[in-house]
Amino acid sequence: MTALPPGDAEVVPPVLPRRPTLVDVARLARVAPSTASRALKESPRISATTRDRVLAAARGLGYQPNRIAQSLKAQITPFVGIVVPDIGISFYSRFVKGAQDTLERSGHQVLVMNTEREAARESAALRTLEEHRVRGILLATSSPVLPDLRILTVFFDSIPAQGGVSSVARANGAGMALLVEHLVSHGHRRVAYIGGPPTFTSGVERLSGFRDAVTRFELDARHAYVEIADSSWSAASAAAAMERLLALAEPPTAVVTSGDTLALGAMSACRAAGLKLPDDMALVSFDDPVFGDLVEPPVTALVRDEAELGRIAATMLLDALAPGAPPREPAQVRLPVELVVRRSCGCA
Amino acid sequence: MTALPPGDAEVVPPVLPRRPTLVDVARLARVAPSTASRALKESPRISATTRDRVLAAARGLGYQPNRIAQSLKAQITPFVGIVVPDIGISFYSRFVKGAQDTLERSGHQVLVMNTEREAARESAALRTLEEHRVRGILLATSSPVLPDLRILTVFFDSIPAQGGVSSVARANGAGMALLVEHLVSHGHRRVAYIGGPPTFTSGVERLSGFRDAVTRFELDARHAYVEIADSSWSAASAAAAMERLLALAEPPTAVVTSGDTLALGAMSACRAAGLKLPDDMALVSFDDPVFGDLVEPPVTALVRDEAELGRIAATMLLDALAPGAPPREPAQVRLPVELVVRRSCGCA
DNA sequence: CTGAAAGCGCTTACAG
DNA sequence: CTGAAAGCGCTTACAG
Repeated sequence: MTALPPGDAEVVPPVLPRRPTLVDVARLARVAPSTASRALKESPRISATTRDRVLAAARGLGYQPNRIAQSLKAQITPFVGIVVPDIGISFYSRFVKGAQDTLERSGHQVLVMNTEREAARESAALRTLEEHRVRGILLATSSPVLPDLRILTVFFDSIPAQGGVSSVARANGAGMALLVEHLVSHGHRRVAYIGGPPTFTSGVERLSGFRDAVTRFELDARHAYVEIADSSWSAASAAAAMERLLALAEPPTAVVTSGDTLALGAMSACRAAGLKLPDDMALVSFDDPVFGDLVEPPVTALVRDEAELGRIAATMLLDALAPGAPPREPAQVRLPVELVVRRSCGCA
Repeated sequence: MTALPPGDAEVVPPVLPRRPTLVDVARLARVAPSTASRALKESPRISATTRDRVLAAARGLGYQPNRIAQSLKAQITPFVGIVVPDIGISFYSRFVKGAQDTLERSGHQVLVMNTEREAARESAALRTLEEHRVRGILLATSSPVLPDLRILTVFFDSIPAQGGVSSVARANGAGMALLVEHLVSHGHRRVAYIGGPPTFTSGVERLSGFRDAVTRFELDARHAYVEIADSSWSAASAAAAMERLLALAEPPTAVVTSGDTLALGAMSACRAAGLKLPDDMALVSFDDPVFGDLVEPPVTALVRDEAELGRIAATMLLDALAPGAPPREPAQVRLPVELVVRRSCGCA
């Protein structure tokens, strides 16, 4: 690029070869655009010769249909929005993968939005998705209020307390019961809990699930055995919580964490304190760390099923979207949980 | 829903209240659609009273502009495609997060596509993105051939050998040199390598970077010290590789892995063999496992920078897309690497 | 079997 | 400051 002298402003616009349109194809094939359109969709009422001519013309021009124009005309887009707090967290990215897989098979395109757990960003994301006329939304909400839903939405993982909407989540209460029960089977009576704050579904339900289990199994129910981590469920906050538990006059002999990061944080605090897991402290976790089988000791936890959660949420959406589907009541689906026993609990 | 007797086919179509359009707003505000359009974009040449009337009408109807129609009219979409082998892998999901953050700030929407490392799915994904008229693409290719690029594309992580395209990746060779050098500083001479197959950029460059370092530091260069994992870089294949290394008459005293999953797999194989890390076997990894600081021993590795990689790739794309941007040569960016020293290498 | 026309929801040069 | 008209790239009822 040499600079041109001023005044000699012969700006050569970059010659972007305009993309061929259906009209270009029709012209080349010497048919009407409507005929070209039909030929490309293999409509049965087009003669073989015409079809071949159109196809050849399209191929020759490198024609690619404009999905935006098709969407406008058809009054329907192929878009489905997925709104998550943080796509960088493996729980959400795996959910997205599962949902996307199902969605793409039915010809949909996924628009992902990150909210960073901010209600304001969430509602902005929802608005953007609406403006793009998405057919439906899969939403892990971080907002205290139910969004004004003009678009079919399936909530997942984090479900509005108001209810009355379609949702899918894991069986948090049952999962906690399973975890505590397993610890009890190892003989533990002083079981502590390190969990995320009871702000959204998983924080709320896992905490109450833990409390219910403590009551049911008649475990030591002192308040000091319940530790709440920070709002991002950080490993560091779990480590700090573990340290507080260890400083207790009568520390627990086992701990259950409500999330994978919390488990890792708690384990590292135990190691730092010179404790051996599971002998000095048993640990089980609701969420299985990504490589929970490869850490030392391997973590006893509930089996990971984010992709399945994603597939179910996507399927619920697609079912409701299906043409001719009877309008149905919102469904609340709970995915059953299953324990994967490894060694952090004390099992060999 | 009770079934209607046949013949009495009074199908009541679900009364979806049609979304209000600009024409509805204009009608309610008693102006022309063109005026309504200008008022909504706060065009300066609209009287305050008219503007207020239009705004009030829009609010009253709950009007939301149709971005699809806007895109068609403007001949430009807000979409940018990101194509990754597997959004469920944290390297990619964090890249997406970084890129998306940058992209959304400039008003773009991200369309993510998964390829599962299949060339056929990759080219299908690329075609879909083209049909949606994305403005640009961020691509981690799994294809042996350079795709026919009619859309501005920035390659990342996995770069076509042919070159001549814009790309951003980490400095694989320099990273390997750093890793091996650190092991050498601990006195190791028998250093093994467990890496992904040399099929794409990171596999190729890390392997050759390792070999170069072995030569430079005059380490034991026997072939048996180079182990290639499977194509998905699975932890299991790394564990198997580690077992083979341990079965050698003269096993290595240290190992460098080219990926986080490989590090975890190798570590678990060492533990299974009763070896203590780092005393019996030192280990360093190119990719830092997600909670590399929380595993035992904490892993010495290169610092994670996927989000930064994503931000850079997005910025390169946006710069090239900027109106009035001079057409520029494709740029090949390499992100410098940095070592995070923890304990798996033998450091206290 | 094929074509002319209308229209999806917008925006924007062109008039006034 | 406001409006009528054209047009983005398609599809589809309506004619023939």
